[in-house]
Amino acid sequence: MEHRIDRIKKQLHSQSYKLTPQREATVRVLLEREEDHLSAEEVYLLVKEKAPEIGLATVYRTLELLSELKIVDKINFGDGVSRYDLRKEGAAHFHHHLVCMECGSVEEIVEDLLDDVEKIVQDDWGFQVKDHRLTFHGVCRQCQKEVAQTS
Amino acid sequence: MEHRIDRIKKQLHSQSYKLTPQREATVRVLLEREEDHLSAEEVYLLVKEKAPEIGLATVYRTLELLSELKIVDKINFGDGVSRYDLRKEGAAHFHHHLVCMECGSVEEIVEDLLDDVEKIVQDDWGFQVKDHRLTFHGVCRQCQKEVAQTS
DNA sequence: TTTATAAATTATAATGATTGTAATTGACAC
DNA sequence: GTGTCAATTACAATCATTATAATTTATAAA
Repeated sequence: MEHRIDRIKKQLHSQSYKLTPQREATVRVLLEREEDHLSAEEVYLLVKEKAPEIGLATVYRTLELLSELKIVDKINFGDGVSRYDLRKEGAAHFHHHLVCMECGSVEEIVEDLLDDVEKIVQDDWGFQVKDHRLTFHGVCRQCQKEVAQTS
Repeated sequence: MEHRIDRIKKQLHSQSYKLTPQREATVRVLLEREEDHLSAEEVYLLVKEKAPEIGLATVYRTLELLSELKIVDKINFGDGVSRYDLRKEGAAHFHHHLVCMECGSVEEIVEDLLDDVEKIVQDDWGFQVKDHRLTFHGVCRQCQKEVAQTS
């Protein structure tokens, strides 16, 4: 974990930003809850446990900054809030998401399944791809089981 | 155009909804501006030209309704607003989008490029896919040219 | 044609996420 | 130590969207 904090610190410094205590606390929350997809509000509440004096606006600004530096991905699943996800070490792209329409759970797919598709877009449309976002909506394994039982 | 209005009317009726004048005016705006990705506010302003007495809330409700019936797709490109897109006749899925990071333009890909990927998700993750959203971020053909010239 | 009923709409207020602002703090260079 | 600039705080403001209550419209029964 310290290693990753260090890396992020360097990334900030390379753009002449500092890793302030507030920013560090925010990053630590994101690292601890890496599996989740936290909203700004949720991050704020968790950071408050470490650093009670932090303001909500600071959390927003920090997440925005981390997002610009591609340290986190800002994603939106269609509920009213933006969610923030640490980008995997070395990943060039957003990872993909499986959103369950029954229970709302979100699974992640880290592998990049879109190399072929990306090539098609590049060649056929002349569009130079920098990044992509792919979300599947459907029914997760667990909910499929439950539906099968009750019917 | 009248044909498509008719079809939508039938789709509404099949769920016992009516095609009220306000709803019809809204659908007509969407048909006329099919290439665009209008926000609720933009739809509202355009509908007002046809039916000045319409309220913003009605536009929201109508778009929500059309969205539930899968007549339009509600999409979100990360700016603060939801955008609404008529679904192509007979299309089972969202179409994909190419969002240019330089000029903000949005191109559409109607073909479904994800059949293979969908199969992988289904087989390897046991996730039953109902729909998907795919957006590429990058540089469009036009902007690539301009960058090439100025450099 | 009246009357009853439910759906749809309007105008307006409320909500909730996010952003802006002015004042304050803190770190670092001179 | 003093000045400077970035970062933060507390709070106000904004903007998209949703809820509410009153009114209108459409439809069907009497």
